[in-house]
Amino acid sequence: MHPVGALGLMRGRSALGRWIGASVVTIEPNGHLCNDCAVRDLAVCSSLDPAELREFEHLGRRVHFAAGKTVFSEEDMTTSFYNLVDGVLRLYKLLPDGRRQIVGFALPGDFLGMNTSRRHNFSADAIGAVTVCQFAHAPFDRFIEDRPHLLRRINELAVRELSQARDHMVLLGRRSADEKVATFLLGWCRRLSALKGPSGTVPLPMGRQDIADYLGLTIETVSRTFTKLERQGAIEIIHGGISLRDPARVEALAAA
Amino acid sequence: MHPVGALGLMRGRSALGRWIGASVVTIEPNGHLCNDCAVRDLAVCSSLDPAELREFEHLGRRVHFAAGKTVFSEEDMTTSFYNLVDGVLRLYKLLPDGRRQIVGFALPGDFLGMNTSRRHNFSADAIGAVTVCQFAHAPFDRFIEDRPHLLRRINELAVRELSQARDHMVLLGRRSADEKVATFLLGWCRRLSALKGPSGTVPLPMGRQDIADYLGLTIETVSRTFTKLERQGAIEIIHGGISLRDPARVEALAAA
DNA sequence: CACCAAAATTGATCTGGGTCAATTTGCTTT
DNA sequence: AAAGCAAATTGACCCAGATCAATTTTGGTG
Repeated sequence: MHPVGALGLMRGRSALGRWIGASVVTIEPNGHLCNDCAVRDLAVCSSLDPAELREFEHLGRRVHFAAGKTVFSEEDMTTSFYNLVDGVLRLYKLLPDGRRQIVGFALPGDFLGMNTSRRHNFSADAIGAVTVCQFAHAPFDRFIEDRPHLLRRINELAVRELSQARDHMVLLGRRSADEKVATFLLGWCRRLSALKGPSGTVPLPMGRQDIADYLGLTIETVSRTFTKLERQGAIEIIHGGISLRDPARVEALAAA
Repeated sequence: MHPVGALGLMRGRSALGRWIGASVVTIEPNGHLCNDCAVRDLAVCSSLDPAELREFEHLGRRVHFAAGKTVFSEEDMTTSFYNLVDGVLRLYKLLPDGRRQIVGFALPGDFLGMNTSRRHNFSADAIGAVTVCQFAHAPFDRFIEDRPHLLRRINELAVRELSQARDHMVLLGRRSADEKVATFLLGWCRRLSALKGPSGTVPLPMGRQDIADYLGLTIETVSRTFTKLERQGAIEIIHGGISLRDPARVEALAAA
């Protein structure tokens, strides 16, 4: 449960304990350098020069979350920004009766926590183990203040997400189950390729229920569509993911 | 054109006609002052002080579009930003086979044209007569350059839209037809109230097909749901809009 | 006003994907 | 390796909303 000395390693910074609330997380013993960061060139930090980066690295704290843990909840007051460094998050909203819509999956380099309402407007769970770089609002805002290039970078990320959100609306509102699944597989595959280079097999760290809630389908329909695609020779279902056997076929389905 | 309320009214002056692309638009004879602008306090301009505003007003020009005209198209290269001043736009994306998803309706004060790809990623049509304030990219970018507060304002609008986009994903992916329609009516009503004060009757300048394409339904289902709500006494269908007879009932449907 | 075209409504029928109900598969634990 | 359990798959059936097909209503025009 409690991985090695979570609470003991918090140094003098007492506020940090409160940010994290009751979830089981590990804060990395400090000494982290942004220069070595895996997402150095992907994330918001890509807009910072070496001098700025050295200052920036004192603002954030690396925090680990175990599989299934909630990083933040919809109804929480926003106190931090998060930079996903490692792992995958599911971002979702719940209706009062429990229906869930996953609004996206976050991958390393994604920046979370922007909002107008002072509240997160969605929740974020770790799928598998996750590392985030957490920034308290106040110091982060102060840091941005006289660095418009960082603000511009943040805006760029927001606008890109907005565009993705609109694409997803088209998928949810106007596409068939087959098209939804094919589009998801291709999109996920492309994101992973951009991140870790192309590969024949595509890992799917999220479960079928997550995929269903992302596509506005039921778990049964997702499962049936997977097997259908496999029978058609378009994909092969392997353990923990799929392999794109006939990418052209999948693309044809997704495009239609 | 919309008997219930004048959402977009034709400017009296029929000024110099000019061809932009294939559509006929009117550019207002110049001399417009931002100070008198209807959306002065709503739009991006709200972040500018009087001196800046005087400079700003030379950057943009007012352009009128007749009902049904296209302001810009999905596949167009982006050359301008637009500030909607008067009227309503439908923002939509098309699939190759003609299926359409309306990703939003723009109202006065909305800012359009942000993107990462140098292309608009959706199209915008005028519903009824429309006035926009158009800004060429280059001078606008130069103007922003040393005005971070304007950039911050733009970011704020983008983040708000992102939040709305996520709400709409929930609607598209997880709500029933009844809930969709009720949620739409309430949301539209609230936006109009914020803009021109509360009112018993809610004008619906967009057609049933637009509503259907916004909600991921067919026109028949929208029509049937309207009549069902009317029979239940929740709303009254009046010419060019509806009247919220039993707001609590509609809210209950939308919340569920 | 009569006429026409587009938009909206209504009805009858069909179907894609949901629901319900078993299996089956694949871990993990002992 | 057997037991236990959650995730995934598969099958049988059902229904909300789509599709198809008329009307009806509205708006514009000569």
